Amino acid sequence: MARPPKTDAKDTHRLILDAALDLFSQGGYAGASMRQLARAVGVRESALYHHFESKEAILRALLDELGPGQSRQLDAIDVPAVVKQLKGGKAFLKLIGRTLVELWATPKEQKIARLMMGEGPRLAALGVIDPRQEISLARSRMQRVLGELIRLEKSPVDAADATTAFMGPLIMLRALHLVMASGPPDLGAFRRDVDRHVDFFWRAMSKT
Amino acid sequence: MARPPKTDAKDTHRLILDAALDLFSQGGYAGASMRQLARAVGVRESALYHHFESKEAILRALLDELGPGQSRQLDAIDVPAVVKQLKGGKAFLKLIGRTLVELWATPKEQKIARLMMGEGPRLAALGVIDPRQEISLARSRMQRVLGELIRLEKSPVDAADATTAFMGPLIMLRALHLVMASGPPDLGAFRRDVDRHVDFFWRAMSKT
DNA sequence: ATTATCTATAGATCTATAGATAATGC
DNA sequence: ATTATCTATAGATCTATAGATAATGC
Repeated sequence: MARPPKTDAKDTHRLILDAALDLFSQGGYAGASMRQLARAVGVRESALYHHFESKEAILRALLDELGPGQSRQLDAIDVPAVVKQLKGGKAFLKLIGRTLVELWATPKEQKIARLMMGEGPRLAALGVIDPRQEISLARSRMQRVLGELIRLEKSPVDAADATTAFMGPLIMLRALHLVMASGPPDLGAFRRDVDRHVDFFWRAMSKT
Repeated sequence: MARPPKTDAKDTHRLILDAALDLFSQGGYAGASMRQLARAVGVRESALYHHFESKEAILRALLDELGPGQSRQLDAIDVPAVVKQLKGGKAFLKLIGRTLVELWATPKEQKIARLMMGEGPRLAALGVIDPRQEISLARSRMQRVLGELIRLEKSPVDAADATTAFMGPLIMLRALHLVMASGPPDLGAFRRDVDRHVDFFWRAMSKT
């Protein structure tokens, strides 16, 4: 035993973080033990401490890696170009809705969402990721996109209000279909709800 | 020592449940210990077991007591009467929004929301309260109210879609201002955001 | 020499129980 | 007799460390 030969080598560091995301998102940070984690990885507890200083260090590394979230991708959107290409602001919003659904539905994002929701207020104390700040960042990025859309459409609505009205239902539907769901998520129902939400939202947006 | 004289008697059962809501909402169920709980109540651990069979029994009793939530109050609303009294559907929705803010802002409701959000998917397994079912109940109650309003206003929108559009931002704002907040909540900002949300929502509702 | 594992264990903490003790209510 | 507490403790589990061992890379 002791150190395994190269052929059996696995990236234990990686495996620890993956298993930690699994366990922490299921049972919560306090609810998961180093023992369970070692078991899931397939090593002894002491081997975990070779890779990380402590249980908290594993959570920190995990959150650090999950990083600033995917809302960054919104910055890359050239709103006028895409709206023109899709021939309309409504189609543009539908695309955004659908894109978010696919992104959120990945197993990893589901686990991240559960962890963030579950540990929520406690995470800020760690100083790695502040969920409030994450939300506020995602919000202002979406507001930039909607602001440009509003300008293009010559809509009279306020960008901040539109952001609340657009994001709120999306987040609620995400929680309903992905975070709270027990079995495998019903993506068809999720997509349908998101589409209907965009239709409704567009009524308020487009009204002169 | 042993049993305290009547004059010092406190309702330990009550104190345990109150302290449990405190601790569970702060550190999560797994993160809170019977030792902390006993300490908070001011008795020995063994005294806790006189009142409850186990740690889980305390959580069960707590959830049982929190019961079906406050969404039940929506059933009592006579929509046509209140709309008539307030002279308009928009004022009616503003009142609903404001009422929810005051209700959600109570310390107890804040703790309940944190607990529900934090333990979220794990609670269903206990079989006392299923958060998904709670949400779905609250949803259909709100849908009844909005459906009646839609009929009164002769709005062409679908009641289910309107419910998503109305509740989504409210829940998001609640999470932002009350659940995630660290210090004391800024109720003024919360109310302002809710008012603006109702204004925006009304655009979509009232458009013919 | 360094890296990654193991065995073994320390020491803290946790849930829960046994049995003693004193107040209460009949 | 019943109820509500206490002291004391069992036994499980948890985080973390010490020290041995074997593979790797120089």
